[in-house]
Amino acid sequence: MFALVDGNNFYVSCERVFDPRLEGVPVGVLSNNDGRFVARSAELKALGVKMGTPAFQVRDLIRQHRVRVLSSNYTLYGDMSARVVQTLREFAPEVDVYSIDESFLGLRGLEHLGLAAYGRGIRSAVKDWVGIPTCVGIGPSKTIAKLANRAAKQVPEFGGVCDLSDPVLRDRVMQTIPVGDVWGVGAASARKLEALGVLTAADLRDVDRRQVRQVLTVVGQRVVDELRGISCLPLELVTPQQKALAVTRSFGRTVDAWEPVREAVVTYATRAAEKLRHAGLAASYVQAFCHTNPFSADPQHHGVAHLALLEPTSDTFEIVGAAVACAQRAWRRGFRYGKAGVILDGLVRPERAQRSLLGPARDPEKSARLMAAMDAINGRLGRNTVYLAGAGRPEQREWKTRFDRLSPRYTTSWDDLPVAR
DNA sequence: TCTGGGGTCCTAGGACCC
DNA sequence: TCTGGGGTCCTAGGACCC
Repeated sequence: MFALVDGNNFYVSCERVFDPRLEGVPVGVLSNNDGRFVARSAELKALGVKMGTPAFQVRDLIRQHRVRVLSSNYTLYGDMSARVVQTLREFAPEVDVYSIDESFLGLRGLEHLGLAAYGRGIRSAVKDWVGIPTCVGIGPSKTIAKLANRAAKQVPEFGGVCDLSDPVLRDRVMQTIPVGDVWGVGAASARKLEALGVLTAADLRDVDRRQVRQVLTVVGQRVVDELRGISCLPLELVTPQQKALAVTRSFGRTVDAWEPVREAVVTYATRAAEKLRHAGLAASYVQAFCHTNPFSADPQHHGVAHLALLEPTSDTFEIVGAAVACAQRAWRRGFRYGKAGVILDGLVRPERAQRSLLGPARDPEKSARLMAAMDAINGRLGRNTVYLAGAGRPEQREWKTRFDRLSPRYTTSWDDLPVAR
């Protein structure tokens, strides 16, 4: 048996823990660049604001209903997420952290406690200890636990915990869930299934396995098995080694010159190299892209280029050099670019990296010492204390992403510590 | 004026081998 | 006129997730 514990309106709930004035009123959290709504309180959902709605499209509604709108405060959400996980580990020996606001728990050997009661215990502990409201779904496969969680969120009678280990209740719930809401069935698959008359989760469970394999490949077949209660997706108790890493961002406004694009790519590549070292990994390939704004009427261009590094590395200078070389090939005169990104691929543990006959591009000893010094300085004194000149001066970066309504980093910065009176 | 970011997995098709 | 069969490896692109 699996349980899925999922934070309700997670980002909004994090904000509410530290600002109780946000309780009971419509609250929304925006994506990067203050673009779209990525989290909505129940009150905001009730006003009809959908997930992913661009903020500017509902400006009047926001003003009319005094919606509290916030930029994403990822530092805060990441820290709150870690606290939730820590609490869950007190309750279950097996915790599979699936996303920032969701964890699967293995319930083997805990059945004698009564699974629904167990779920209610977890729920109230997370609320009491961390301050985050959650819902708990229970089922014999991850996919069914997901369905149960959805039911727990949508049907008030469940009181936030839905146990679908009973096949009769499970069938009843499955008949009410549209096929597109099943985990693993996206828009494209939903369209194909609906054309075949498969409309609900129950329909999908009962569909012929070979037929679904033809239409949706093995991925769809796995979903069907999971819906039948055959667990195909095991708990991932150790995080598998990361394979790729990206830093991509929309600009605060579009730019047509090369220099700002280069500055952005240097900045993103620098950040990517930091993340890489933090994970203790080295990258084999570097990729950079720049895109025009797809929503504008301007001429469109999506430029991309990649480069294989001589040897896997986590050296900022090497990665920045490769990223700029890529960006130079991707960028074209005469376009207004709105977004750029750097992607590192082929991540390996440095000690297992394939070496080159031509030797490393930089002295590994010196590089390691220099990178450690840079990381230490920026770690202690702030992110932009030392940076590459090619990134431009932070206060003069015209392309900088917008975060106009950022809340304080209540839990991770001394300067932002809440004051109690 | 204004529209997110960071990941994984699967498949098809090309390049290559004997 | 007529040109094989059986593999592996890699990558781009699509689909999906939160």
